[in-house]
Amino acid sequence: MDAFFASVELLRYPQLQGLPVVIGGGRRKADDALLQQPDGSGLRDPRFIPVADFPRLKDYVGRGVITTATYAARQFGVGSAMGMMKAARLCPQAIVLPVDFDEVRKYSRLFKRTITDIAPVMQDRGVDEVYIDFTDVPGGQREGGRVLARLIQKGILDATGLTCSIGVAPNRLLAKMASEFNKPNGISIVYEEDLQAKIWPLNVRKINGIGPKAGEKLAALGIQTIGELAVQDPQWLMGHFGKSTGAWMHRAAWGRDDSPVVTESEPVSMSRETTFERDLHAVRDKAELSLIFTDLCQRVAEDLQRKGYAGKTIGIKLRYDDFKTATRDHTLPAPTQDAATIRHTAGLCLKRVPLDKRLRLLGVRVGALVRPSEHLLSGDGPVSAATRQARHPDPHTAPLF
DNA sequence: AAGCAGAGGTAAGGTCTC
DNA sequence: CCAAGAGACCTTACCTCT
Repeated sequence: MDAFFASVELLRYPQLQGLPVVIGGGRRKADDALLQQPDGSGLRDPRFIPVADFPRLKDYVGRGVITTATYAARQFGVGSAMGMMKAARLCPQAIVLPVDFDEVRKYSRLFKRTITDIAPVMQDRGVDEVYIDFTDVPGGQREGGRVLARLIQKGILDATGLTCSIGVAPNRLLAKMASEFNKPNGISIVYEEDLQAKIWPLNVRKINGIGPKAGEKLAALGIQTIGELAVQDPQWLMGHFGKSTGAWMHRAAWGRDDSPVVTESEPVSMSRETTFERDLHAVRDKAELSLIFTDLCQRVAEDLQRKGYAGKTIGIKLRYDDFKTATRDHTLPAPTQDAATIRHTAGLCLKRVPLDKRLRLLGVRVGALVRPSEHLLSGDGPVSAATRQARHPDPHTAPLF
């Protein structure tokens, strides 16, 4: 989907069409003030709120990053994952809106259902992206897939008012690269024979799976393009990147990928993490940290219960003020989805980590998930005394913090 | 009795993606 | 000076069991 989070907001506020808009800002809830009548009498129709009333990036204070930028904002060099403060320097006049997850999820479900109605073999790749295997869809081969791609684009536009970009190719690896060629609202077909002409000139970073680190390392080895990667000796690549990654890199450079489009999968872990408004000290801000910690455990437990999972590996994640990260985990004898059990186990993990530096982030994770039979859970059942304590912790007895 | 290989689990850190 | 949140997967190390 093209600039998905921003495009969803533009549906609500069409007067922002064509303007630089960024979505982001971390924990801030939807800005209801925008919807209030200036005189306090009821709500305004979002479609007619004057552009001048929208909050600007230059007025933003906080630690968030940009989630999505409209194409107009991208002209200024603003993009995903950029710090808000940096973005504000590049484009101070950009309008900034918080993420409305419920709305995003609604449109995510809508566009995915539109696709599966046409082509049922679809793999989720997050909220705004999917893989589709339309090998066996009637008409899927016409014009190399262009006809079906157009049909899907039209269907999504009719159902949601949103545009997307589609890449069609013999496998997922090439289709993903193809989808970048004609953004936004484009279609690109890449055939096997196009490898040298269309793929090899690209930077290695365009391969899905080669990120900043591998990109840097390849550059240091004198390899910039996918073509240059393709002519390397696989053994040599394996020497530098490990057996599996090296072999994969070589295959990817040759456009080879036989991974299937997987329509169903089970989650492996669930987590909650939060970056604080300001860096907190384990001793001085103990009470505040303890509340946050307990809340994270509570929220993970709710997520598990709501989705029907339990896990036996409980983990924590800390990020210090110098941005270094530490994780600790502990595996229980039996899976749990109980907030107090998670809180207690995570508390034990916390004792194994240095707490001399200030913290900027704290996270709680539950892994090794299973779909539990109701009666096999440890610490499950009616709300226990321990659960009640996790929900309303006594700061004097809560372990650590 | 000692040593070793392989499997499988746990733990810690890192990389990558949307 | 700036750097979110959630999740998957990989590597390495270490341990236990067979």
